[in-house]
Amino acid sequence: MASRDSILSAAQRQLNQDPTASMAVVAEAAGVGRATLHRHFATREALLTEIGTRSLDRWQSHLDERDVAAVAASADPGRIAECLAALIRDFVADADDFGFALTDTYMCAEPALTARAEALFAREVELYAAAQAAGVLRGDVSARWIGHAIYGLLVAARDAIRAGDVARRDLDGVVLSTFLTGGAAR
Amino acid sequence: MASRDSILSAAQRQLNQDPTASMAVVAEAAGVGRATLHRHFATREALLTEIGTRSLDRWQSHLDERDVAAVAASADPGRIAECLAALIRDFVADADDFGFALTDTYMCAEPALTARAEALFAREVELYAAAQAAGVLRGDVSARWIGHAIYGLLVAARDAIRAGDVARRDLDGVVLSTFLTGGAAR
DNA sequence: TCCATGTGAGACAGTGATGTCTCATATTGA
DNA sequence: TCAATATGAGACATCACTGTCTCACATGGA
Repeated sequence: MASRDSILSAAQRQLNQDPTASMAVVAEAAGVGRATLHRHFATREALLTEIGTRSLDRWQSHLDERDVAAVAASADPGRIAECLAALIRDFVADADDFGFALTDTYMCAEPALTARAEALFAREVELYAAAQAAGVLRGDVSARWIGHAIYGLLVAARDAIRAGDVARRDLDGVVLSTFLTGGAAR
Repeated sequence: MASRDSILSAAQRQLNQDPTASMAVVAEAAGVGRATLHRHFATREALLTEIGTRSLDRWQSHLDERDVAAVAASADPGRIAECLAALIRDFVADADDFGFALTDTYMCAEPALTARAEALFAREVELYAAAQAAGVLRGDVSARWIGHAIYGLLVAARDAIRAGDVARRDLDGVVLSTFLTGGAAR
């Protein structure tokens, strides 16, 4: 008997690969009947919302565990830099599993999800702003741009993995150093 | 009378905003009857393919105009650096108009389009490799990663514009400097 | 004026996905 | 063993979209 959670994981994996997959395809991917899938998730919207919520939960747990607000308040360059790096590593590790949540149309249209995503983004940006104030990150661009740039590099990380252009074990290092020091030769 | 090209532009705009828009919605957005839309583009697939082709044409024209292969062959650091910057500026200028082609499911599934996209990507990567060899870009990451990173920053640029977080006139400078020197304070 | 071409509105059937339902079967625990 | 629960297979109506077609109308040129 497939648990609700294992179905959810399989659905996420399938929809990650093909965001337009029908409920029938998702059910098959989860090794479960279509009726059973509907028993757990009444509608396709409900399923997508749940996957989106799950991704946001994960995102939030990273921010919580790294204690982002406290680190930002500390104004300690060392702590901030360390937290920043750790956070990016966390994100990179999730980038391909939660990848489609990054760009899926539905996720970006459901108000409840986008509102929460914006709130999490704002928490993250606070850290970036603190990092700028502490001299860890450059101050000549907006903190929100920093956030977008990191997000973009996560998309890049996902694509690079999918294309087999970067080994998984190198990925977080590559993303981190690209973000911090850029692509120019030193 | 709406020209075929103006319909195509309107369709691109609409699908950029909502990639799942139906033919009826696209027709309305183009200020044209659904029948007329079908007269110009027999199927929805044909329409999407045409938009994708158009985007690839644009991409290719940038590579052609900047004479990427010749610049790469020149091995001249100055020329390469200049070409690189110009190219990124070109891409940034297109990022929001051609944005959905970057991430749309269909575009990424149609073999003819992906094959051509891969070929263009390879041309681009040749320039990055030459830039690495000439000491313009760092050599400790793969040239293809450079390509993905730039692509990711274009997604970031699109999102930043959509969110209103960066002024359009600042955008190319911000993207370029973020790519070259990263986000860390100097 | 008359004709030709292009257009919009709408009807139409076909298709695929959705969500609901039933029923036979398997699994689980008492 | 027996009962309760969960499942898979499948039938079913519904719905939205697609692609095709027809017809009335307008616009523009001969």
